[in-house]
Amino acid sequence: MKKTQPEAFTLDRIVTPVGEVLLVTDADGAVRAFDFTDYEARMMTLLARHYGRVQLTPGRAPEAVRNAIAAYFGGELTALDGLAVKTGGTDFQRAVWAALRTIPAGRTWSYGQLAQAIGKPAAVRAVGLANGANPIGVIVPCHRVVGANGTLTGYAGGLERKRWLLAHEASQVGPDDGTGQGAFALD
Amino acid sequence: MKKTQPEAFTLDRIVTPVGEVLLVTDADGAVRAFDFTDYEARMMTLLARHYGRVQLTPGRAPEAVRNAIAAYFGGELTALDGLAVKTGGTDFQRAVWAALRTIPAGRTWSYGQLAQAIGKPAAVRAVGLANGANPIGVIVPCHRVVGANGTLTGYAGGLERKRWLLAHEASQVGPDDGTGQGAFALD
DNA sequence: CTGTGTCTCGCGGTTTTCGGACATGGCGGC
DNA sequence: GCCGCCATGTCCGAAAACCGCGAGACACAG
Repeated sequence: MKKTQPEAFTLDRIVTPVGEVLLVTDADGAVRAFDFTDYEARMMTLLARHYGRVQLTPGRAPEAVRNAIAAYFGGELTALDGLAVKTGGTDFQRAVWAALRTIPAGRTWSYGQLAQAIGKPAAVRAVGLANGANPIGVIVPCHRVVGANGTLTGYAGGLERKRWLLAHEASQVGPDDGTGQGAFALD
Repeated sequence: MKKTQPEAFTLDRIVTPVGEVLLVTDADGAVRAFDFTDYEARMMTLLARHYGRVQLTPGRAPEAVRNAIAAYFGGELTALDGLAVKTGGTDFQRAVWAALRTIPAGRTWSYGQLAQAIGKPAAVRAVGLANGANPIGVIVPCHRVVGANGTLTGYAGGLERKRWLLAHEASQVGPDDGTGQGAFALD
């Protein structure tokens, strides 16, 4: 329907401790999507929604990106912070996703805190929605948002992975900083 | 939402016996839109629909195009036949618009005939819609389609102009070829 | 009386669905 | 003849459904 020529992206596959992931980058090296291989269909849907038709050519993502991801999973938790990301989505969604990147590794926020951070304290549930529509998992750390009572509530890649990621980050940072923030239920 | 850079077109204005027209051409010289100045808003809407954001820079269309249009209004009715046109729209719409160009000047088809020509004899009404959504008036001769009983029924540029165009074409071709095709009510 | 569990309800953005309008014409009934 | 009905593709606006929530109400056990 839209006649604009499809955007051309590169599709890479990387093995991580939580399974193989799909990594989509553009010509500038910015990350456009990041998701687990077993949720490929979901990623395609999101890409189509944001960019219309996309043309994915299998290939290698820039080394800088690959290295950062490897470093993160190796324990260098801040390695992802410098990566450039680019997304479609509505203003609201982009605000949510931008706020996500300000949550430091090892910490967690509640959906309510996140809603407050973007200036819409009542849009708690909508924040959950936007969180679930995040096209760039892990790098945009939607897994660092948990229920107000500490339960994990949900994760597009499966709760098992959310649990793993949080444990991975907590173990490198230390068990607790005394503020109560960052606590979450491990089982 | 759409990230693709806007397409750049040239916007020319030409005076004709039926009023000033807007002529949009692309870098290849293909016509992208053609409409009467007093329906500028409609043209913009269609362009936006088909191409997302467009960037129109006032300027002169290729001489070949300008000359063909002048020749047509001067009485050389086939002058427009060779012009290259390019449109967006759905498959159905493009099929309709392509069929329109096969109607010779001086003839008229009914909406039913047109529907039959594209292989969807039942989509009579939809053909009317597609006709009304034609972004390239005159050159893609949507004015050569009339009701089954010869009434003009409608025209995006105003029935007055449809009447004028048909009279203009009929007068050059001859009053009637005896087939009954091409008849239409002049008042 | 405190803590914990379940239940209900309101919240708000996004997506999906639905219905209506329209540049018609052929058919069946009166 | 005149009237009413319906098929057909597309866009648009309205409405509803969907949820990765959270606060408050209540029941119950220690």
